[in-house]
Amino acid sequence: MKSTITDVARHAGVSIKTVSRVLNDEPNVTAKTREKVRAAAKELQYRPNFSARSLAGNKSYLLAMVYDNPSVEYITHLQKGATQACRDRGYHLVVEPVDWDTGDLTNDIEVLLGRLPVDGVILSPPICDSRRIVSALEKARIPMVRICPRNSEMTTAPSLNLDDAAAAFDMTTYLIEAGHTDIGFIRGAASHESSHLREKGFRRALKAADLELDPARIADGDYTFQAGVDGARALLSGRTQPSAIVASNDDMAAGAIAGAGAMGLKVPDDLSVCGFDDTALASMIYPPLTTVSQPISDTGALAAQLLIDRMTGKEGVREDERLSVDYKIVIRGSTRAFKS
Amino acid sequence: MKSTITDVARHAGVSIKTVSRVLNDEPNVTAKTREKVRAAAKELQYRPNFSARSLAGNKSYLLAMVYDNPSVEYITHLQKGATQACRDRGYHLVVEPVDWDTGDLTNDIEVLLGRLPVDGVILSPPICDSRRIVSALEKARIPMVRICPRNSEMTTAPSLNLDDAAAAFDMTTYLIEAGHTDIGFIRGAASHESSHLREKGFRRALKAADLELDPARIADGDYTFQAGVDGARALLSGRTQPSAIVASNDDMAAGAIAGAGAMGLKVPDDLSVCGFDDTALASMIYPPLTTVSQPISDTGALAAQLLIDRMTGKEGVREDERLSVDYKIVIRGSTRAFKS
DNA sequence: GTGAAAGCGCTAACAT
DNA sequence: ATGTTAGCGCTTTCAC
Repeated sequence: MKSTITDVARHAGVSIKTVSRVLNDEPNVTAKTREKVRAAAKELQYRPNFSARSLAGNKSYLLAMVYDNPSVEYITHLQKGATQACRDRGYHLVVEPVDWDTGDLTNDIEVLLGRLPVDGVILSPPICDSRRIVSALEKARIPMVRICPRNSEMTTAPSLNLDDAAAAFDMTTYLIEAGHTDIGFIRGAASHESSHLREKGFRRALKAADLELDPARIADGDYTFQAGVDGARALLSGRTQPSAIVASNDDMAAGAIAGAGAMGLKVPDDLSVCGFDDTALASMIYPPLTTVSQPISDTGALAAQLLIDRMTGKEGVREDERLSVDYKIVIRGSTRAFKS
Repeated sequence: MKSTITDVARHAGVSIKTVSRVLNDEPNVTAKTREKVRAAAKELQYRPNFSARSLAGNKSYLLAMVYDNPSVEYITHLQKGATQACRDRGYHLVVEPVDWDTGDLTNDIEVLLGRLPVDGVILSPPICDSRRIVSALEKARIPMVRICPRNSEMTTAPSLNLDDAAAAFDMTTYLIEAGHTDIGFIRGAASHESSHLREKGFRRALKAADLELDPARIADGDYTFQAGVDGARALLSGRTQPSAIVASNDDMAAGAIAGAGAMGLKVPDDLSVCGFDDTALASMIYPPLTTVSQPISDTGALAAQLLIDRMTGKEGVREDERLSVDYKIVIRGSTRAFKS
């Protein structure tokens, strides 16, 4: 039979309030009483009832992760990290996929706020930049943490910032230092803020090296493999060809390699290609991708931790806290020094 | 201010019990009263309190999906389908990644059962075959649905069966009909039941076609890209070479293609390679993979639906219900007819 | 430092 | 067909 707080109290010879105090690490209990209660709880295999706690304390011990699948890997790793951090603190993670580009966001928000009383919400890109969702959450006074590109104007909640522009800058600079002077770029989806930032970083690197940018060296894309194929084709079918291509993510880089291959160009001998995100795919194609790597799982864990700390009023978490997420350039076989 | 059931009752001029009836679609309310209550609820923007419902009704409206990341894509799609099905029925999905191969399962079970009162659990492969977890859930009387290979001996809960053996059989038969007579096979991880079934299907197809199987044509693997590289190397470095390789999943097929490429063999001209699962990767490498495709998202949705139906005592869901999940062979560029 | 009592918002059982 | 009354198991006052 499931034991309740009353059972524990009786067993320990104290009141239920004292049991509650011990369980929640509240002050005003002598060490001896504390021990007695702990022992009783253990012996009875006592498990606090989640719902009762939630109802009485007006907390749910539930965090939601709202996302729109920019990449299955990204999401999975984020989840893994967040789940772990939640577990360590007695919380649980509820997943809420939404349809950012096409879908009925209103309905999603409705579901999120209406039905389930989550204590906090983790917003991942590109959802982090949804004014609608952010305001809805603010209005409902639900704490959130945003995992978002660095430049995001919104400062309404603590955020973890990925410096997309700096990473793209570094990646491009690496190519320039390897001797490439004519470099193409394939854009990500316009609905993702990261796309614009990556492009910005790319442009900035060229400028910093005093390299002209021919507008024809920029191809549109949407983060899909096919966009990479098409992008490469567009970039390589002009009168002159770039010697390197920076794709805004790994899927497109893989597409670019395939597209170049179809045109008879070998990577990296005839063309260097680099990606972004260091997904599993990056190491699963030939040649393996030079790309930008981020500690995604750690980011998820940090987000959950930050959120919980903030909700529980732990000091040191400011409303406009902004933490940077590391990145590093991983050099593999898809790029090489330029030689004419 | 948040309105409660009492507010709605007062507003509609009825008792809270009647409101409760309407909200839960229970009988014994006239259409007129029903309307009145609905209108009042809407006007007050009433949202039933999750915790209160859970506490009073001894239900949590929470489902857990327990998994150990066999493939990020698989999991994500499963989640997507399950979440959708949950949403339609007022449930939510909590994710519980566990460590099947290496980790402390006991702790995971503890967390699962002890802390969070989920109403039901969806077990995905390979967790579905964990005796420990299944018995723990049974003992705790938590309903579950298992997504598992067809032959699983356990019949303790409704299950969705993927017929791995039949799929491998069909895939192999396709190669045989294309003229291949010397076919290699790369195994999946031994801890996954699916590995053995896929191998069984492969063997059966050869036998059905009266083809001998040289034991040297079977290579060990563990579902990783690297295992595919190594497997191909092992299979191709003998005195004679197979003209086709069946890899137990797409990652290994991709590895096999890379491995063969490193040995100077072109796919599909010199060697046909096929995979399993039809992950995104399958269409992102060159040549794109011939593989086995399954409706993963639908499977997730069906699992959640089945579980909820069963919990709510809907008729037609038997304890030992077993539903088959479709599959189909998708032929792409990595395989071709044999020519000597 | 400890306890008694009063709910949290809902559902269940039993009236009516 | 509808209402009344008890709880569900906990946290939160507020008293001691």
